[in-house]
Amino acid sequence: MSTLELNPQQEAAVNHVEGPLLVLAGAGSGKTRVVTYRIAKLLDMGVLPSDILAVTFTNKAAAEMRNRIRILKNAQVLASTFHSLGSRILRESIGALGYKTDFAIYDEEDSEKLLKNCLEQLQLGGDKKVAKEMRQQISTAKNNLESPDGVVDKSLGLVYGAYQTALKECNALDFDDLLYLTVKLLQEHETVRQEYQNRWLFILIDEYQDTNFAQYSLTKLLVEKHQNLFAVGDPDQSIYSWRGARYQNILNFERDFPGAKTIVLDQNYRSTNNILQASNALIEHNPDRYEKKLWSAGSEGEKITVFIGQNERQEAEFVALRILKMAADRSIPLDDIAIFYRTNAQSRAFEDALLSRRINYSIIGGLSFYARREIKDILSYLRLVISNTDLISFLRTINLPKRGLGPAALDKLAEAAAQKKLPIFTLCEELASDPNFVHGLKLSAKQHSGLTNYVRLIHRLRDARPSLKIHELIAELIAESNYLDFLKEDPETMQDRKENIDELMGKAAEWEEEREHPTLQLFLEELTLRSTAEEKTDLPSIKLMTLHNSKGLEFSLVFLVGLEEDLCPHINSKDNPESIEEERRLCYVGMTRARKYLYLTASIYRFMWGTFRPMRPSRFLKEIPVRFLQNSSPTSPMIQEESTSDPEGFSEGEKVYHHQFGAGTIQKAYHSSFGLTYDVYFDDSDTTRTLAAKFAKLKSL
DNA sequence: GAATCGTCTGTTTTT
DNA sequence: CAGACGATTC
Repeated sequence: MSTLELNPQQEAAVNHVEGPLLVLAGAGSGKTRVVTYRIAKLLDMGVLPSDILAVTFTNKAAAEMRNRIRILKNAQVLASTFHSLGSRILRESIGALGYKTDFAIYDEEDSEKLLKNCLEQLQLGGDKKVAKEMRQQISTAKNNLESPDGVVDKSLGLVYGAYQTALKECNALDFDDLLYLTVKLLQEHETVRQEYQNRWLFILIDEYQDTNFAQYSLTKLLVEKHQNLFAVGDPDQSIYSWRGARYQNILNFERDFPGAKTIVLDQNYRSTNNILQASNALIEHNPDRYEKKLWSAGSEGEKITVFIGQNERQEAEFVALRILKMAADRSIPLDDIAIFYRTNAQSRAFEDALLSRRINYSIIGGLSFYARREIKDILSYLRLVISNTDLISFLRTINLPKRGLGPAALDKLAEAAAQKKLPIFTLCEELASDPNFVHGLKLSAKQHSGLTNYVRLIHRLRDARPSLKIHELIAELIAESNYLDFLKEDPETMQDRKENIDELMGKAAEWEEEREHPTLQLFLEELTLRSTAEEKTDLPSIKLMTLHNSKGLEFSLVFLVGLEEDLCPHINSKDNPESIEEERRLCYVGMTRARKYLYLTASIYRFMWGTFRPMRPSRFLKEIPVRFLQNSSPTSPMIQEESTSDPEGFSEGEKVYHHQFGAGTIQKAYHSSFGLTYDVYFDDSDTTRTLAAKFAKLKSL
């Protein structure tokens, strides 16, 4: 490997071997390359791949890192998220905490249901809002490593304690347990701690600014013996404080790890100087910053385009038209274009605009495939195949399709289960073979046969499991359970849901092929922990995502949309100056993803909560000096300037040709905020489209 | 126990 | 405006 292509700071980082090192890596400063080369360097020196642990922020980033090392050095290095790492450790060693190693992992939805259940048991009512709030508080407590006894609010502690007990009875862990229990395990069990301290000699943590207290503590525990910690991060890109992240961890690094060295990477290789300096100017509005000014030897580039539309529809139209224009004029591949927004709900207007112009797009994140109802139903069935104790999966599947076992019957069963001190599914097994197993429990004939069928179904699947592939097991499950009967209840969505299930089977088959030791348990775990951002798309497509999901990515052309007060910065951040600073960092992260072209857009009215709300441009727009900006809004003279190159106008009834939509007829010619605009009827698609003359490039036929 | 209809309530961000 | 939730009826 040649280090010629590295600058002196990068080289120093790559060549660092022993002791703690903090790399303050600004946006676009070649962080990925440094991390990869440094691992390669360790391997060159004879460090074994199994001695190295790399922790990344997402599973996707972890997969990429593994891939790079495999290609570069043909070596298998362990790279995972903190949560996956926790799961790995706990699967091996959680026995010391009195749990079983085949625990299920509950996502937020599952956890909330269980918590709601606990609240009902404690006679605290089953209000969903309360459950949601409580779950958040318990999550915060766990991320701060507070036990049920340790929390200040005693009534919270009571619920928290009950919830932990319930989880244990279900043989399940929630997301936060993967960190909380791992730390607890290592803190309380000397031999286990030593084992893991000895396992990895070199530990690398990416996105260190977004570690919370539990993750920080886990890091400290793991590196305690060898002190070979290589942490990479950028306090200006800390955007997860609401998840307990403390960017102060990065500022305290030298205190926490005595003898630590710090290297600053401040040369940016990604963006044009216009984009970079505008981003610098924005982030400088944050007080108390660790001073770091990114610079670039690159060209000035084009100015950042600002567009302020009348409403979100117009904003989206502008973006769609501009994408077509830029893709055509500058031959930018669709994969190299992205739209970032603050909230998932904003994607809709852009989807509509892109859809109507036949621009391929994919949404990264958002409603995950695995969060869909039908997928979770199937996965719950599979979890029950593994475990008798998984209450949440039982409750989810027992009446799918209808088996006559509604809430009232389930209450009775739950009560009987508590009385007999049996997991509810075990109780059902007993009842299936002996209807009089519980004294005084009366089920109707229909209910009893429904319950018996359900138990038999699970047993059949358990028997079949060893001889079947996962996708075959799913097929079996669908067939035997008559799950499709349930889908038929909603004919509107049935086709979609069926296709999703087919896709799940496809993914299962694919996953099983790729894996050396595929197990059902591992399959379920990976699906639960998988970040929503791991979609594989075959066709080139524009990427739509939240600002949070944009972290770590880069695109030639970026649209940062919805830059309005109360949206970005979000209204919920207003009461707290620190939250506003985080919103500013979020905006900064978005801007610095752009290589060549950056668009900042907003709209004057936005349809929210059922009505049009007037919006004000974001303060962040005003914090960027105008010398980096050019205005493309309808009211600006800029638009006329662009319009001068318009082709001669067409008149109504004239035949025209569009490179994408084909032959069409002008229905109407008029002036809109985009200048000369046509409504054109296209024969091919039998639709009328509104096109701006200056973008659409219509030819006469 | 299930289906249907109205009412209400709400939108940050995610491993 | 949606989607979730609860009350009412079958």
